[in-house]
Amino acid sequence: MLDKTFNPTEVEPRLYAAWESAGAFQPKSDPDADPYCIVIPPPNVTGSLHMGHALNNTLQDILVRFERMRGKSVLWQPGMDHAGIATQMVVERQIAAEGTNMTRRDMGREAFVERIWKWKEESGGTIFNQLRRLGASCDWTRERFTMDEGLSAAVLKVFVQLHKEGLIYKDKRLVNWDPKLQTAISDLEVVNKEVQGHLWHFKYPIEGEAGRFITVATTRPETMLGDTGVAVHPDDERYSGLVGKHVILPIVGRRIPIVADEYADPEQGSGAVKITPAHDFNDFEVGRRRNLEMINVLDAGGNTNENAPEGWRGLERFKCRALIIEEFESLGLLAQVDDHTHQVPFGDRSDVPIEPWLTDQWYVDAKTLAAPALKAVRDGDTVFVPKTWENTYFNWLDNIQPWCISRQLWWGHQIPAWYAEDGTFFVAESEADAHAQAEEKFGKPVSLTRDEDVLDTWFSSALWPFSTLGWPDQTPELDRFYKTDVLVTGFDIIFFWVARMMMMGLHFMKEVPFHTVYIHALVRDERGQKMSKSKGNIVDPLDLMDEFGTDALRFTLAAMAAQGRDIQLAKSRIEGYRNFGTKLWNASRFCEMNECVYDAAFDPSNVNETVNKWIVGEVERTVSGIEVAIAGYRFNEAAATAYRFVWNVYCDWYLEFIKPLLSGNDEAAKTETRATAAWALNQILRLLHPFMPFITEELWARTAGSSELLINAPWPSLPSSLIDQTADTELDWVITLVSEIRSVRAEMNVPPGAKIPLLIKGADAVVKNRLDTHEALIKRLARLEWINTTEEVPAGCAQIVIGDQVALLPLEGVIDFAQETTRLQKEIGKTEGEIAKINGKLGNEKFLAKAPDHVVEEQRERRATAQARVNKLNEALERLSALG
RNA sequence: GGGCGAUUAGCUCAGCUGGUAGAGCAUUCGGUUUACAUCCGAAAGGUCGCAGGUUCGAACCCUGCAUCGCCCA
Repeated sequence: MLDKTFNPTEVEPRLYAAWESAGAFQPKSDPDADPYCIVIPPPNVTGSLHMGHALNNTLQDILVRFERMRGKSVLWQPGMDHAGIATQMVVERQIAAEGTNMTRRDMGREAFVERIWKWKEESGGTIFNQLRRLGASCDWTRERFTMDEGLSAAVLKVFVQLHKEGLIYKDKRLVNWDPKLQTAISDLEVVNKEVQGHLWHFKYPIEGEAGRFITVATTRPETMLGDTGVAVHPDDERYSGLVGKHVILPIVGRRIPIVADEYADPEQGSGAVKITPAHDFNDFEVGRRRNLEMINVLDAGGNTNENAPEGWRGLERFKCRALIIEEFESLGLLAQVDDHTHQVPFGDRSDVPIEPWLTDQWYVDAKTLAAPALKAVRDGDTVFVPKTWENTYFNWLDNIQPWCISRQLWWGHQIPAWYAEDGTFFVAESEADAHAQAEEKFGKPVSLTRDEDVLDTWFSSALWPFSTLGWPDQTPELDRFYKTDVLVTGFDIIFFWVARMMMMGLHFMKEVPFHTVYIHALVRDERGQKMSKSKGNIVDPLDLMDEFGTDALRFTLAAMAAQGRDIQLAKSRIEGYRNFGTKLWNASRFCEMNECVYDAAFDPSNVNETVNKWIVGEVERTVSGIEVAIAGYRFNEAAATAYRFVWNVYCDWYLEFIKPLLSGNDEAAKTETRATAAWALNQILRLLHPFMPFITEELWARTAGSSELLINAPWPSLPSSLIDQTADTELDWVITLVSEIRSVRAEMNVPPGAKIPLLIKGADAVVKNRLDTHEALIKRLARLEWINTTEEVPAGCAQIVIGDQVALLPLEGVIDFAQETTRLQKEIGKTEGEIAKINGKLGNEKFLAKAPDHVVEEQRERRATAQARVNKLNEALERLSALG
């Protein structure tokens, strides 16, 4: 006997272990099975499960379980990335907390990296256990890590090949430099924040013209130490006489030219702008165009360096800023200070202002790689769902910049480039190979040192769809599962990851990595705020799983995953879906109590009882509805279809319908009904399994009479011929009749327990037959004493028009004449309003001329039905007044 | 500044190709009907942000505006 409610805490870990030990997460080896593959968006090794992960992985698991049940050979490839900066920071902080005053530099590279590996073994990947709690059916036997041997080999090969092809190169450019972490970062790792700052106006004296100045404005005064020019707009007449002259840079004393360049905006400030090519991206371009010197005045830590004048060296950048302003003021060269709100770039990891800094870095020629990636989406080889995200993808790839891939970190894939003493470098897959190249070049063995830097984590993540399948080896998995089917992810990493996987996949595999990219919603809190630690509005999915069970959380996320919309997670919804699980549980209890035992040999197309014919058709409709919805990635619709069927059809009506049958004397009907109820429940467990894997598996174990696990059971495959129009019409009529009677009873304040008689006026043979068939259940559900047909209407009846019949409830003594009149009049008014609306349409020549025939026909039918109803209601009203 | 999206019941959200606006929660009324009070039955609740336009017909398509949010610069 089933307990009264489902107990997720006990069941979930047990079933997960059972699935895993049964090997259910591994792809079927059957060579005839269609392959289906999803690669997981690799979480950070430092990560822990948040709502976004919960949603992301729930959706993937729904797809994966669904396709697995549909007989495909399914691989959900799990793994995580090494998260270069984040992981290094975690371990550095840990070392700092030990109070030994050791830094990673004191430890040395080798010891530090070893320490990170140790950390990884101990605390890395906690998220995987959390994904297990979520029920994720990844093939854990194939778990990969971007730093493991195979994936590192892939990285090496890709780097060397792209370098050979000229698509990776070394360049001295301005990069986004993080002075705290002391590494370059990519454009995408920079967050622009609005900051209340100032605009300082500095007067620069014109050379040889005492007392004449040109005023420039800046938000970063400290960079003036590196100024090498002043630019004015070529058309700006105020300054046309000054172009070609020089100014003497205050404090520094450097003589720098005034140049004409369109970058200077005459409308902004004074119209003249200082140019610091080594410390500003725009100035860098101006400097290139106008041949200005590039002077780097900051060191890696953001302090002024030896290029600053004596007395100004070794100053922290913001301290330096303050001193510069002071100095200008005391020199009488500070013309003006404005409050100024502007965007300042911050490192997304370090949260300190980024410095544009001139260094040697490695770059990927993203523009070249982007071309096929753009074409593939334009041609539809890869489709975004919803399609609107393609614009985001196009937009970014159309304007793509060289991708800076080197990072001044120790944790990551070390760049496979070796330098000779003269700076010549050799890119090779191994040190031996580099030496061989060097020997060939120099004609003798030379000593080489390896590039210290490592690659951007996203460089290895970009290879994920094929590196995890074994590339560069030609493994059977690679052959079978690439290209993969769908990538499920949030829009925030379309740039970081999706676009880069497209580029690398196309370049190295000559085929897109996935045919579909499903972009899901962002999960927000109840007030629509993005969840973040600083706002303190994080909802921990683990807490929700504890409180409501995993199935409830999963079902909620699926039900709310409407395309193109963010999810605002309300607890009340989760609670509601927890209740849904309880409902299912209790329906199973009901079946159990009534000896409805599943029989694998049961044939739903062979049932005789109308209710059974009806429910098997409803099951078929539900199954195909869910199939269509999942295939279209409309998870919310799939969930809603399942929910409505289970609760509002199977539980609310079918189980109620069959109660009289089950307690009746017709043994054949009883046997068939038990089998049908059990069969329908069994189908329900299958179709809900992808959404609610735990409760369905548990119920399956207790009801399916099979040692096979539900996770491995086939998805229902039912012929549409199970839908029986006659049974549908008949049961619809019964449902309407019962509902209307209940409604009138409530309205008339008939005591709920009171049994009343029902008379049906206008019953033809078909209706009489229906009444006969369903008498017991109608009596039960409408709380009736008896049912009869009649052509006479006794006094004191409530009259309900149902199709061509009138249901009469003799309620003498209970019924209030005035109240019943009002009720009927209200009903008439409502129906007449409907008719008037339809008449408006049908009376319109243009509507008749232009609307499609079937629409016009539909309106005519509706009018006829409504008219008939009004007539019947009017008759009822007349009878009432005649009798009253 | 450029782009994208949203605005539907008190709240959280559905509404696919334009053709009768829906669900859950909350509310109100009523329930010891032998699966379920994590439940059952009934009810109330909407000028679909505003203004134009297209159309026989608009929550849906177009334009403008307002408010909110996100992405990019």
